[in-house]
Amino acid sequence: MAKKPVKLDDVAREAGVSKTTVSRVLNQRGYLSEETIAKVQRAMEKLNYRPNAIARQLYKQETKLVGLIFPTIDDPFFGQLEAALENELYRRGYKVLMGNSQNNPAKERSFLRQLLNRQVDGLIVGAHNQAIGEYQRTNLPIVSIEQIVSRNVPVVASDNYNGGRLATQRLLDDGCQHIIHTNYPEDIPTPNHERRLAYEELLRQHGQTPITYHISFDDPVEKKRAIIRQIFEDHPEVDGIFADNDTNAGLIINIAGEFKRLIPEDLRVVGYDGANATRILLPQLTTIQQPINQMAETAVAMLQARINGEQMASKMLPVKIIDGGTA
Amino acid sequence: MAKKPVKLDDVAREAGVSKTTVSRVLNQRGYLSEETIAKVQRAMEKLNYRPNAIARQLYKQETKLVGLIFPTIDDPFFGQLEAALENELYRRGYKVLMGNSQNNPAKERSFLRQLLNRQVDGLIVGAHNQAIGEYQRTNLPIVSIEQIVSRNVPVVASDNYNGGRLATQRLLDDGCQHIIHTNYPEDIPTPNHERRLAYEELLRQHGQTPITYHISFDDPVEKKRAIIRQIFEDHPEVDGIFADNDTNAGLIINIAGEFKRLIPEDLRVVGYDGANATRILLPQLTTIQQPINQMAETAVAMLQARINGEQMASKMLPVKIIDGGTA
DNA sequence: CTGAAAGCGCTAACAA
DNA sequence: TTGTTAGCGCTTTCAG
Repeated sequence: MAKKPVKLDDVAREAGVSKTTVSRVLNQRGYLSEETIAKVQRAMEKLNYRPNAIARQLYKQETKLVGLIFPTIDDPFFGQLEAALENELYRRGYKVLMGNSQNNPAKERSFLRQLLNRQVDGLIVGAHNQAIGEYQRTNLPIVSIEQIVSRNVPVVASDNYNGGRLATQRLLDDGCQHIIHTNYPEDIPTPNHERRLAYEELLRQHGQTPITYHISFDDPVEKKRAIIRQIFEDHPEVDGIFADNDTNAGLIINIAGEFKRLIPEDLRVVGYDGANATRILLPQLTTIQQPINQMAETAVAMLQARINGEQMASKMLPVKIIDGGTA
Repeated sequence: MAKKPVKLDDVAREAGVSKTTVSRVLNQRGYLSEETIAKVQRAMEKLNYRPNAIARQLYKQETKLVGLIFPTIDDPFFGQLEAALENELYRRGYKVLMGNSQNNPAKERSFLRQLLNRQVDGLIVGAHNQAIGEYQRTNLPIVSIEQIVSRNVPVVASDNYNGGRLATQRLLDDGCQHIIHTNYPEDIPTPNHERRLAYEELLRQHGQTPITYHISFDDPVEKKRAIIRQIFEDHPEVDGIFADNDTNAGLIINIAGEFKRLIPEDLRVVGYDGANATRILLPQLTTIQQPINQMAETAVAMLQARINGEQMASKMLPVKIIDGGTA
């Protein structure tokens, strides 16, 4: 049967020393004779000893784990972001507990509640669910990405307003007369709305009427397609679309084909995000690129500082336009 | 300053009962009077008590954590797979510790070593690094996906051989005379090679000479592009390509454009994986679809069984061809 | 129905 | 240079 795992005590007995000594060898702390070290190491090898991380965590009151709460990982933007976060956290000695909230406040809450039970040393969140009171009532170090969570949680965001400006300006420069925008429903509190605000302002300055179609990130893809088809049906005159993310831009490009629109001749499209995976599959897409890796690094650095007890201010990072052929 | 977190003892004192009683209320175990329960609950509320998960884990000797070790999460296939795994594990009460091995055996080993220290109740792996001895020497429950890890680790795989057959047959049916294949270098032990074997057999049966170009999953994208350009330079006669994954298929389609090849007229392309994200951005791609979600469910069910002490045999799941316009 | 006490495996004062 | 001992916060026999 599963024989009991070897513990520090067993090693001590095998080596003929005390637990303290073994612990010291393990952590390379304090003064020890070469001889003792060798003896203990031999015993550890012989018994194939593996220290119990949980016991250490209990004593130290830290787990070297960071929780990541995002809507999903199955998406070019979030995939790249979480990969970069994991990488950066690993460099600093942290491992990652991943929680996908999906479109499910109950899941997010339950997940969060468990992590708050001293399972993690900190949290990086970018989920879209609202009014999860738990975020406010904890003093666990938290940093959020592109998401407003609570007054005391610093945010790492890209310059959404300027991104919206760059995208809209490009379409205007291209001579588009009927520019439409897609974005989240307005009741979801995300900095994405800055993109829409920039679009609206610029359009008004040019005497055009802003029109935004709302597509939720969590909508099933068929629903997204339906909303996009609606754009072409409601507004056959549309000659430019600024999509709030590249997945939607991809859908738009494909549905434009259904409606026999040539891109960029009949319709110009600008996307948003510029994640690696999208750029591989859709290199022709003109898009606003977020500095995803840099956002990850910044968020991790800020979290580390918060874990060390420092206060941190929110930070905004610049975006840039990537020239493809669609606008 | 950070005041000490409330512990069970504090609740007990506040409620005027023993720790045992509080623990019982917490776990809803044993007989308790309504009155005591209410009293304890009031005390927990008042003190905003959060049980310490680590202490419980130490006692119970289980963490309800499962480690996921894959090359990366920033990829349509692995993104969808890990999202599905997380979802399925969460349903069963497990949380996910994510480790991206990247192209880095040292990272994989260090990660693995830490997880083996009783940090997780089990492991699901699909990383490509070889000969990590740690996998053999542990009796932690492990299941692998599309990857041969060790004799005693059951594998969940899709029917790679049949996938290779379906793809190649499609190109042959299309009348292709010069079919080329891309796949991993042969020294990486992955079931992907079954796809190549099927391709080679079928091609020989039809009197064609199989030619495989090797592209590592972990190659930087510019290197992948270079290898694909090489295909067109070495073999201008190529009229069909069977790519071993959709990302490569996407690259091929774009590079075909550089070489002025029309798809499907001049060149037919079949991809592999059929992940959601790819199908959104590249719906026109004909590809072999793996049952990603089902693979995740199967792997989790098998892991659960192994955690419960059962032995498990490897399992193979069927694939199907998705008709796009590229072949 | 409730409590006292032992112990999960490790670390670190403090003593020697 | 090493050992004794208490304790991290929780659960659970066992006794009342």
